[in-house]
This record gives sequence, structure tokens and C-alpha cells, in this order.
Amino acid sequence: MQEQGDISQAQLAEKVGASAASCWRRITKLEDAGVLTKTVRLVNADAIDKGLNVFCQVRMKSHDPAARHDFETFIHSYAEVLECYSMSGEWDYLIRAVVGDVREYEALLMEGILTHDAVLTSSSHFALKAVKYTTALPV
Amino acid sequence: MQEQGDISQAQLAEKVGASAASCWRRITKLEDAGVLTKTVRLVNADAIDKGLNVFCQVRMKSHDPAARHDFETFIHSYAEVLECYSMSGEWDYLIRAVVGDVREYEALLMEGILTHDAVLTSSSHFALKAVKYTTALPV
DNA sequence: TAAAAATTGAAACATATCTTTCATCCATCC
DNA sequence: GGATGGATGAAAGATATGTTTCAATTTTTA
Repeated sequence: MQEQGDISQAQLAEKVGASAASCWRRITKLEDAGVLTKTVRLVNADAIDKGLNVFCQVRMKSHDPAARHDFETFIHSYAEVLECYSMSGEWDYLIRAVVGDVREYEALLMEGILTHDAVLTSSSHFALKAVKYTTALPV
Repeated sequence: MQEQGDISQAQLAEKVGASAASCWRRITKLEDAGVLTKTVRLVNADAIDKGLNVFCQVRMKSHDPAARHDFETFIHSYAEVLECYSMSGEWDYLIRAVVGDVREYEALLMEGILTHDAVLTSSSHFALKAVKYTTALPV
């Protein structure tokens, strides 16, 4: 289901060698346990001109909880930011953003991310190619 | 659909203020055009003990196409590696891997990634928290 | 402005879908 | 070893689903 989210329980049952009813019970249990979460439809980034992946490392001026929380809420408001992680080490945050071109990224960085009060420095790195991208966790 | 991949066309129609038939036609067109790709089910990483995100930067010994291609195929074989990008700048690749704990990552790195002939160096960075994670591209 | 082309919505259609029920099977525990 | 609890599969049931058709409307083209 991680690879084919729209598979029917009947097909799934055949694939795993169980009954449809058994699949239904297991899926329901996993949903209730919060293991299986939402179903999403993936979009081809190149097809909608968002094929450029940029990674942005951010260092904060202050590490106090309020500033961090404010920055995290702030970063959530940017649709171009698909991923953001609070990091150990020299950089406080690592962001993955998708844009159509470098100009678009410049705008996101200069008029967006860097305008936040708590941000001290940033360092951007551009992906030349997405070698692998999957949402499926191991087993 | 990027946020709710299992929405029915009837619900979608109501949401966007169009008919179900119209939705069906548009979806079919986007699928045929390769814009809408597969539907996937997301899994709660913490629930299956894969809640630790690690970023690994890799530098290659050689930059020749054969070595790169071989490494990229190699990296595809690791289920823990969810994302891998060929990068500009000082590092050749950036990898995001999910593991249960640091021990598990040590094994992936030492017995996996670093065993590849073309790899020169690597640098790993651990995420303390996933602040934002979405698969939905902007608009 | 008039003709042509494309898009739309409503309804009908056929089908696939999830969900429940029930009897059976298996494993476990006292 | 018998009884209890849990899991299983097959079938039935009700419903929601995708897909097509057709007439009407809108947009484009000449």
C-alpha cells in the first residue's frame, strides 16, 4: 500500500495470499493504531515546473524555544518548503524546497526565509538530479 | 488529491464546484499527461521504529559516468534510503535515510554506503525533529 | 455575426468496493 | 485433554464508485 495506495482489498488479498476480509481487518487495525495514515496522490514535479530541488541550511540567532517555535510555524506557511528538519550539529534547520528555477528560489530565500527575525545565516545547495525519491518506509 | 489521494470524484466535484464527470475528465487528462502519478499510502515512521532521519553527504573518488551510475543503482537498493540527490557544490550526493536508532544507521553507513568503491568520504547529520514533511507540490 | 469546436452537467449504467455475518479452524491456557 | 479466545475464509449485502452517453452551453474560429 505504500507503493500502490489505491490497491483494492481484493487485489491486496490475492497478492498476500489471504482473504479480503482478513485484509480489511488488518488495515482497519493499522489505521486505528495510527500506523497507516493518509493516502496521497503524487505529482510529477517536472510537469508542473517545480523540478528544482534546493536544500537550505539555516542557523538561528537565538535558540530559545519561542523563536524556534515561531520559525517553525513560519516555515510551514511556505508551500515550496516540502521538508524541514531541526538538526543536530552546526546548522539548526535543514530545508528542502522545490521551485521552478533559481530566480524563484532567490525570491523564496530573500523575501521569505531570510526575512524571519530569528534567522542568522543560511547556506543553499542545489540538486542536479533526484536520484531516488520514495515515500515508502522500509518494511 | 495531493493531500487526500483517496477522495472520490463526487466529493471532489462538490469541493471544486464542478460535476463529477468534469472531474473524471480532468483527472484522466492529467494522468495521461503524466502530471498525476501514483497514489501512495503514508506510514507513521515513529510507529514502525523508523523515526530517525539521517542526512548523509557523500563525496566520490571518481566523477566518471560509469562510477556515478553504478553508485546510483547501488543506493536504490537500500530501503532505508528514501531520498538521494545528485548535488552541486562540494558534496556529490545528499541522502536522506530513515532508521530506528543510531546503531542501525551505523550499520547502514559502514556496511552499506561506505563499502561502495566509488565513495571517498561522507558526512552524516542527524535530524532532531521533522518540523515539516509533505509530498504536496505547490499548486 | 454565424458556424464550428470544445466543454460542460445531469442522468443512467454497470461494476467494483467495503463491511458484516457466521461457521470453522487453530493455538493457547488451565 | 478439553475449553476458551482469537483469527480465518467464504459468502452475502449494501453502497459507493468510475465511466459513458447525450443534449445543452460556452468558447473559439472564420
